[in-house]
Amino acid sequence: MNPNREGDGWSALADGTRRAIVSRLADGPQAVGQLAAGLPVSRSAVSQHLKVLKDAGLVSERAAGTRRVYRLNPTAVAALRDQLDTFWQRALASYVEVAGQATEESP
Amino acid sequence: MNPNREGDGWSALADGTRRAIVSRLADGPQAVGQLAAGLPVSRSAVSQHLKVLKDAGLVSERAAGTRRVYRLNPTAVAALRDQLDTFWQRALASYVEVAGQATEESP
DNA sequence: CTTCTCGGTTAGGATTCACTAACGGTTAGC
DNA sequence: GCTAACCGTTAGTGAATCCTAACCGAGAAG
Repeated sequence: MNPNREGDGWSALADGTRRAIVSRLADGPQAVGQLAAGLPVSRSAVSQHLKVLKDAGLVSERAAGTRRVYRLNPTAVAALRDQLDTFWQRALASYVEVAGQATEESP
Repeated sequence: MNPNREGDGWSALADGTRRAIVSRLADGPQAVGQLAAGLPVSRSAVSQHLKVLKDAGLVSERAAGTRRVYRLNPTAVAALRDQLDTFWQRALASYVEVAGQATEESP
């Protein structure tokens, strides 16, 4: 068991193949065969990557007959984006703090 | 050279220790000893992580006497954030496309 | 000059990860 | 009932990764 609950999203996006899957799913829902046909890996690899992404909450699965359609979860993507945005804003704030040492702050 | 030029940032953020380093650097520049003192890993590990982050362009290093101060690079963080934002917007666009197919629409 | 602290580098081990290959289960169509 | 297509799962291998421990170089203080 890998208790990387918060880090799941980041480690899921660490792999290039998974980012490619996410990029394709961002354009619209697709099945496993569709994704594997456009990627240089086998179906098993795509299925495992989708499992990782689903476990991270980045994609959701829906059964459509005999094939399963996966679609991207915008909320999870937005959560990671917000976390990155927080880092960015804090970094800017620290820069302002350093800059404020030279001159006074302006309204 | 690492052929994962764009993916460097993502794989750099995949590790929890590196994210902790990034989080601390977001609050202000720090030296290696400072970071290692607040983290449950040794100085060597912190130095290696900083090398990975520097190679990914996420942090920049500046010599201050005998100790080196690392600081976060907001531009690289913003680049990753924008990429995530692109995924988010595309996913929303595909949702709108699917929603347009249905006749029901609720506020 | 000597000593002390700080930082980077290397070697080594243990863990984790990504991929292929083979199998079983489920649904659509004859 | 039977065939065909599609999908998920389980070994198993090879590579990448993260960590500690030990060594060495560079400045500051005495």
